[in-house]
Amino acid sequence: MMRAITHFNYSHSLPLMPRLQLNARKQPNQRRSQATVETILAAAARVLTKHSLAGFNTNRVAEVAGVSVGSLYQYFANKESLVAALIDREQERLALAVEDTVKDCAGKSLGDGLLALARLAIDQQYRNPTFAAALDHEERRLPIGSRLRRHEERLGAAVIAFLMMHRSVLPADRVAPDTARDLLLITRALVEADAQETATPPRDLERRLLRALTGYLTAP
Amino acid sequence: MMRAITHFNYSHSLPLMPRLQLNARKQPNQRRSQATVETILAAAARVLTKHSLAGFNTNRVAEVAGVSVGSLYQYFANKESLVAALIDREQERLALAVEDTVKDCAGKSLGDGLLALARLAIDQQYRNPTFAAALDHEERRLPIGSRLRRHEERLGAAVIAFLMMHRSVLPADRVAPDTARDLLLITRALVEADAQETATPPRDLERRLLRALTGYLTAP
Amino acid sequence: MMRAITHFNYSHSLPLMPRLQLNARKQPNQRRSQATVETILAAAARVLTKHSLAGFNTNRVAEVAGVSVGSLYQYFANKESLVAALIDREQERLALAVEDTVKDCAGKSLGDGLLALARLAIDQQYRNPTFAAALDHEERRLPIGSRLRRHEERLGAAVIAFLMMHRSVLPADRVAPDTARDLLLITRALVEADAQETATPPRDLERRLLRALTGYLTAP
Amino acid sequence: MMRAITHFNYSHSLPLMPRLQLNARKQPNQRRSQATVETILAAAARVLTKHSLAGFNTNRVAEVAGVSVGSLYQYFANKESLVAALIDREQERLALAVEDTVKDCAGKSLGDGLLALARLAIDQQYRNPTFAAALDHEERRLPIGSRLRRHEERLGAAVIAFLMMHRSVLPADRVAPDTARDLLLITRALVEADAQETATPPRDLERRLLRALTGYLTAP
DNA sequence: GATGAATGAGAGTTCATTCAT
DNA sequence: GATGAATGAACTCTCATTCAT
Repeated sequence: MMRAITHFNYSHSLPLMPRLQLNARKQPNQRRSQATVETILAAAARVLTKHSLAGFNTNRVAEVAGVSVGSLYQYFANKESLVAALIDREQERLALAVEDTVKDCAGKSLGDGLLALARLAIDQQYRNPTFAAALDHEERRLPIGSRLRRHEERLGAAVIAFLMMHRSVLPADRVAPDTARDLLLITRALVEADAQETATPPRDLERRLLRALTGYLTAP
Repeated sequence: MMRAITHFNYSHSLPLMPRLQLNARKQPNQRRSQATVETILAAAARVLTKHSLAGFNTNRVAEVAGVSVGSLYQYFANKESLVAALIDREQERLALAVEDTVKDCAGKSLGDGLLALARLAIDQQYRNPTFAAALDHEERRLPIGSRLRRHEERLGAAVIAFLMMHRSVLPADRVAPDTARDLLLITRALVEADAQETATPPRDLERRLLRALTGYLTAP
Repeated sequence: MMRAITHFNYSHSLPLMPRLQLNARKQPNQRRSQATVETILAAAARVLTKHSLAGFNTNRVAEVAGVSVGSLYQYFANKESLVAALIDREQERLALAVEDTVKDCAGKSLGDGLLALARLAIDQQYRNPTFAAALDHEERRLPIGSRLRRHEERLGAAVIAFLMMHRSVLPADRVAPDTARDLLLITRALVEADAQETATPPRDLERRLLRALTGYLTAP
Repeated sequence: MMRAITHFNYSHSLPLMPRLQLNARKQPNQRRSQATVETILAAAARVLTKHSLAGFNTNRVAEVAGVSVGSLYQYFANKESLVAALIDREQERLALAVEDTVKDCAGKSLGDGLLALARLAIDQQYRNPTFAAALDHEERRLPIGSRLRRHEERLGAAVIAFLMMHRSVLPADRVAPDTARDLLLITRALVEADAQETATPPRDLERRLLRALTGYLTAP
């Protein structure tokens, strides 16, 4: 339904990264620290957008942020943490957007609701395809932290809330976490694939996506 | 419908890789060369499986293959070429498997056919999840070569052939390349996500996947 | 007239080096950086002297400098940059020496002036023949940067100033940039050739060089 | 006076090449071998012209020659030998051309003779600047072999013969090997410098070169 | 807390040369 | 004699991370 739809957990991956610490090194309590973290994250997003994953490195991020590498490492234990934080932040934005959309769906039909969610997803992915793709990439690669998990659950919860609204027209077994997850996965797959190929959403993407979602929800 | 489902083309990506040469550097005419290439590819697969992408480097592959790096570079212009060849090979295997399955489907019902294909996909992905995931990863990242394209078209064609078999029970607009592509994308998304999480396929994966495929095909 | 006589420009050369960045990567602002750069350049000179071009590699230079390769690359974008900086530095030294000598020539006769310059040239080249030859070598190979150009112009200008001093005894067309350039080229050719053969300047080098310079300046 | 003017000896160079064998590995007595050697040398020349020194490697030469690397090494002990042979061959051509020109000079004035030689030199260098420059480069770098030495002596002898023709109008000390050598060095320096800068000889090159040669010969 | 110079393991790639066939 | 597959030392360059100032 949106850019950064993720799996709910992918535990057994990455043999080469034994004990990553994906959490920010310290909670920046103070105003100034908070601002620095923001600056760094913004810079990271810019670098990812402009240079893609291949050109993404901590020195560059620090430089773009106008901060020393040392400072970067003050707030992020390592590169992965930085990426994780970036993903976390995007997930946050995404979860909010989905929750908003779901709220707006109250009273609408199932089809109209799905349409709104489909549009949101397309919108998110196409707003900044390089960035979105890069994050998706990393998301799949990273061991997932608790913060991230919480966002995904929020995302899943929002979708379930949406499904609840229409439980009268849905098969009973469809109002479930797994359904929410599948819908998110399908959405991401279709939207991402198109976004890799064309700079603007093809006209029929919306229709095809809707078909996939509706189909999944209504199939026997 | 299985592991290496790919987009049919993704042209405008990857600003940082101008004109990769993804083809083998020289065709190994002789018996010995042929064997070396095989050895290298096998080693590459093993390394990818064991160390995942992060631990995949040409020196290691050569070492595991029991050949010198020089030999590796005799046959593969660069690291990317090697990965591309690996993908190519998997695509080939996959396309064959799908074509076979589709042939076997003659006479079966739509549901039975989809079930067979779903099982094939699950099978392929779970046979070697790390390897499959890594290749999918790279596939998305690499500029697509003509060889690869051909395999994807073959895959798409096989699916269309399957759809043709059941055109009487499908909406007319469903027998189309885009449909084939969407089915492949959905399949890959659902199977890959589960394969990231569990070592053996969860019991309901088959059902959910079938639901997604049937839903997409039968939705209005 | 001295070691590093160079062409004033050689634009259309070197098909294989598209757009080298020959400038230092970052200006070392701080005291420590400045020292490191100095250390590296000194080490580069030593390596060039001791091992000649064939044994000149960045790892060796870093090792001799007692710094890490990383540090070298912090200040020099690539190997060529390092060499370029070395040349630049020698050119600077040379230009200063020539300018000084020319100043001292005020009041002297043309012959005495040429003698002084000839001696300077011989001196410079024989002070460290391997080093000087290697730099000349590279100078011819490298695409010329603006810094280098400026030094060469300075060198040319100094020679022209010298010619001006004696314009009353010279053909009018001889006080020109091309003359300066030719004198420098001739000087370099004769001195370098001898320096390749003998460890100390042969007794007649001075006379032959003087003959060539005087001849060029006075020929009809 | 022409492209490949060389120093008569440069013994004490190149610390890193202890015991080069610069001679062809075996004298190709047979017709076929002789042809192979020619083919290889021709290929070497082509490669040098097309790819310049940076792209010059034995594998490429063999490939261009349509011969296996193994065969190349049958006739040339190592890469340096190949280059040496190439230089040797050019020297041979050059010596012949100079000898011819000198013969034609019988009866002409000193000025006319020098003009003829200057034109020959310019011609040779500009016929194929990349190739000529690359060879000059290597010539300076290589320890000189006896074959090469002989050509240079021939070259020197031809020039001396020329000087002898005009001994009546020259200072007595000018008819000497050193003079011949200096003339050759000066010629090479001026012509090569211009050839690095412009694709066709500048109009005044001839005049400047003549001035340098005449000046050297007539200066007191 | 911040800085940014320094580190160095490690990755990709080349190419002269050998030697089994 | 010829072939060309194989070798591997050598080299350039990157970048996550540390730590003295």
